[in-house]
Amino acid sequence: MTISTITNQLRRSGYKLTPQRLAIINVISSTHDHLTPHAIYERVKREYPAIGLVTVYRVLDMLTKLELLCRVHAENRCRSYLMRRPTGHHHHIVCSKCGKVVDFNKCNLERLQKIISRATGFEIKGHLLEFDGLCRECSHKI
Amino acid sequence: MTISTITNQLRRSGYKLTPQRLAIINVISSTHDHLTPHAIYERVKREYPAIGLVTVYRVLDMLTKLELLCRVHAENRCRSYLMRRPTGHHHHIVCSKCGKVVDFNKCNLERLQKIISRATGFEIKGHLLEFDGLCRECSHKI
DNA sequence: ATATTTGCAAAAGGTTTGCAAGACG
DNA sequence: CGTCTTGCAAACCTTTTGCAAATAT
Repeated sequence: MTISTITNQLRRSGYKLTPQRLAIINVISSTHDHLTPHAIYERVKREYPAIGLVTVYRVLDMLTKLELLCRVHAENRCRSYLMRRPTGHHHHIVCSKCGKVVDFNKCNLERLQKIISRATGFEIKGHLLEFDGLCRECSHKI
Repeated sequence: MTISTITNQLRRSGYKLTPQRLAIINVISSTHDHLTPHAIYERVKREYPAIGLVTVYRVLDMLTKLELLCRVHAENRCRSYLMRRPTGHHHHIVCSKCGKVVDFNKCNLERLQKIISRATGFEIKGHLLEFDGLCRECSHKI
């Protein structure tokens, strides 16, 4: 997901491309860690010091509506965001030390889902799956 | 997990058994829906009108430390609680209409975990898995 | 030119903390 | 009794809203 893909999508959806929005998108795109709104705000300030925290929230809402963001649930940080990298169904594996996130898509939960559905009588609509642990770098520098 | 199991555990851990605590435990035990702190507060008030919301928060912290509670992540309600029913490793399937939760424990994620670990280099420590959908009752009364 | 967007200030929620009064054991 | 617990008030933190000024198209 390149910056221009994102900005094109903005324009196509009728949003204006302001320097604030660009700065926020830059920050979120530049890393694959999950960031809280406040962390995004802090990083954007380096590049665009006049930014308001409110604008960050508004841009996050906008990008969420456009389905360009993912949310990560790990470790009580349920509102932390990540630029969506693969477009389809996928999951995250999150480093609990540095926050880095890697995506994967082959979850093979269909079989389990069928078993659970049959056992519980639920009509299953979706699932939430995340792994957490230490990334290669963090697990080596103990 | 019966009430007396819980209260015994409280005493064993040196906590006092106050009527407020009992009322809160009663409310959480009486349902297997996931409840927010405020929802718990509202329900406890019916039985014990003088209860303070602060006390609810404190008892939730206490029960969490004793590992008697589970948290549910579904639908942006990341701080909503549930009395822990099975003692070991388990997961939840949550009804998105009525909030009812059913537990299951056979997740069989070991194989997937190994594959993901090999592919990403992560040392995987745990996982978060939840299903959501409609329970039998809610899926019938559409 | 005009509708959108921004940033401030303030409101609104949710959660935590300090403290004096009250209650369990 | 002494210590733990409660509830109030207030602090705190996060998120949302109202509004006038600024701006992208």
